[in-house]
Amino acid sequence: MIYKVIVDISNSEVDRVFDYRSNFPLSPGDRVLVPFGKRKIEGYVIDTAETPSGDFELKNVIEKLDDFTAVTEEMLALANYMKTMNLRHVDCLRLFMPSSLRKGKAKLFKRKYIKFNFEEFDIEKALASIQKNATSQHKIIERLVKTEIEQESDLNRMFASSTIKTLIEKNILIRVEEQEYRTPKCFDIEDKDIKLTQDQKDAINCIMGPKNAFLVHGVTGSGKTEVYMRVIEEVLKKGQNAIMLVPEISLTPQMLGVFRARFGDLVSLQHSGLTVGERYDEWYKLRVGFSKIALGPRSAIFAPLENVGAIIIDEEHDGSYVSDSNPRYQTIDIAKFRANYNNAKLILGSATPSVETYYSALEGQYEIITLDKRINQKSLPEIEMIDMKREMKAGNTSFFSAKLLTALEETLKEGEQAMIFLNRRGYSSFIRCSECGFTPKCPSCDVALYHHTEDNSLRCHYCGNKYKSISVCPICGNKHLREGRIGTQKVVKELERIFSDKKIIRMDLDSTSTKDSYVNILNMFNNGEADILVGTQMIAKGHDFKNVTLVGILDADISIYVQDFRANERTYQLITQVAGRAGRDVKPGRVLLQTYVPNYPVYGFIRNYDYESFYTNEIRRREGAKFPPFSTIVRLLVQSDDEQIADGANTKLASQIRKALESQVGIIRIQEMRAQMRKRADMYRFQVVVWIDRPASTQAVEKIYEVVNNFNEKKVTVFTEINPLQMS
DNA sequence: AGCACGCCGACT
DNA sequence: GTCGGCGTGCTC
Repeated sequence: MIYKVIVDISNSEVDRVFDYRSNFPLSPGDRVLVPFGKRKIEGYVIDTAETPSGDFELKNVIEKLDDFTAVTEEMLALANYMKTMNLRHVDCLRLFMPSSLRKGKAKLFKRKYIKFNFEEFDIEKALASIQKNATSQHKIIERLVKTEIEQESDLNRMFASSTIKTLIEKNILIRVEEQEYRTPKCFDIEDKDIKLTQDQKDAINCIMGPKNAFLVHGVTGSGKTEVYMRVIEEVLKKGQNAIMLVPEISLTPQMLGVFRARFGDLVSLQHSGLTVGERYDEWYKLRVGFSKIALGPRSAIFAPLENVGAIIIDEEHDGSYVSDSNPRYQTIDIAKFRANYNNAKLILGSATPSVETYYSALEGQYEIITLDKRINQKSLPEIEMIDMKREMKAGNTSFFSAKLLTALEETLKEGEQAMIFLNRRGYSSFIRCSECGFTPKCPSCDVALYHHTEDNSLRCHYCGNKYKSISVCPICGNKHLREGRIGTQKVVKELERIFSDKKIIRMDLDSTSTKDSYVNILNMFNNGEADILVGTQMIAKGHDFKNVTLVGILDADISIYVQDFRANERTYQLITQVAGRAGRDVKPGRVLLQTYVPNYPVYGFIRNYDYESFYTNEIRRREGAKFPPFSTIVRLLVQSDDEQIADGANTKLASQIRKALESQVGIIRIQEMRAQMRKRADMYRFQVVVWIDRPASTQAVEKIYEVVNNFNEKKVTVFTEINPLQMS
């Protein structure tokens, strides 16, 4: 028997199959230790064969590394699928297990106990067999005869370990080990017996029906989570397992608490805050079938479960589902593969689905389930637009409109809290007229142009076209064009000046260097230790602050001007989400949105909480400009620590792509250029961007992958991204 | 990725 | 003379 092994070295030179023989039987998915050159390397058996694939002298596998098969058949197939997307085979396999399994470092935790050997001794016999003056030995025996068994660590605190050792040697005491799972702590939450609304019942029935893929479009507070949990219950009843994905940031202890309360030990959770040991155990519990539900952020899609009955992706539109580091993958692709492989239910949920998902749903890929009523009958907070152009004309040049200041005052006077949201997404420079809000856009791409200060030019990062910068607004003639930026610190300072007796805290990337500080700030605010919370996107998601009745949104327009075809969508999602923070409890909430373009259509849709109209408008725009989903944008990021090499490789790759796509119809354009972020982590970055008409996408993308997979330049790495969320 | 082999400069 | 620099080549 020949074993096909992938060695655990992340390098494209050795990212291929090596043949081995073995003196003992092995199965695909086993981790093994193999001789490799002069070294011993860990590897993965991915397949078996009768005959070797070439004329080599075959070596023998040294040993099998675990007493279980680490990678299931399904995951081997998944790795096979993923590696066609320009990913290394090992890098895929590594995603499927905790890193501590590899180094052989983490082991299952065995708690050590000491018990009295009742089988061979009773208390008299035991006392008789020790020396009379050995008083501590005497005490231990008397104690353990009563308690029968105790943790060794507890005994060690009371007695010298040498005393215990002596008694063990005399066989009066025995050491026993018991395997124990290191379970991450989470809030104790009582499971409420929730009465389902008719909408929820219908949703569950629909999901458990004959169809397999669903988009649950439900407003905030419509009870999506309860629907998910009921579906999982149904799946478990059938003897199947489930995967539940949530955005990174929503992995609050509360969320876990809810699941723990309902499903107890059956939930295994995975997130970045776990210790190495906990992570290992949570994985192991799933692998051996002790736990049946994997709950976690995007990486949980690789949960080692077999017989998966449902895969749920909550807040489907969330950006954290796209991996931005190596290896890059789109969670939804993996989810589709696994759902397909297991014939499982695939459920996407969101209050603001991504336009691409909604389009696929309308095409018939997903059954749309709408939950448009909140379970507690409460209405969504009212959103008011504030025209900042008018404020400016009236002589108010501060961050805050008069109306927002008044509202803040009223809110604080009532003893309620407020949140001030600063939109800082895509904080790269664009130019905006301070009078009319005009921003120069690319004539051929319909996205805002990026302002390059070094040569004072305007550039489009989709097509690479370059234009001369302007100093006067072509619409209103205003000479005050600015790269408007507001910083959290400035806002806090200003608020502290105005409301000097109030406590104001901020939350942004700078103030939350550690995980704890993030939780601390939220807790502080939740406990009422601060009156106003100022923050960026971080404060937008999922937090349930009961006493917040006012949300102010400063400079909402920034997303609109970001050079990205998804800007409208982001704005819709973000503002809807932020607005949802107001009035979550008994007191009604209110949202004030400051803008220079109050008539911007997207704002109208947001105000009315009218997703369908937003979608209809947006999809029409995308169709006109041939943006996804009407096209596919492939970005090939070429990196090297040598600028010349990176540039050269990029040009070479572009020409190879052009050649491969020569006879391909539906290519809108192929462009090579420097990446917006020219250098990152000492790597120079260039990119080839291919824009393909939708009907040709599948075929063209395959051809591109083929070129990239065969593109081996020394000191150069290429990342492939399909419809990337951002191209920085 | 590592560890070899291999061909040119300054040292006891 | 040789110790050692790191260029390139191979690993079933």
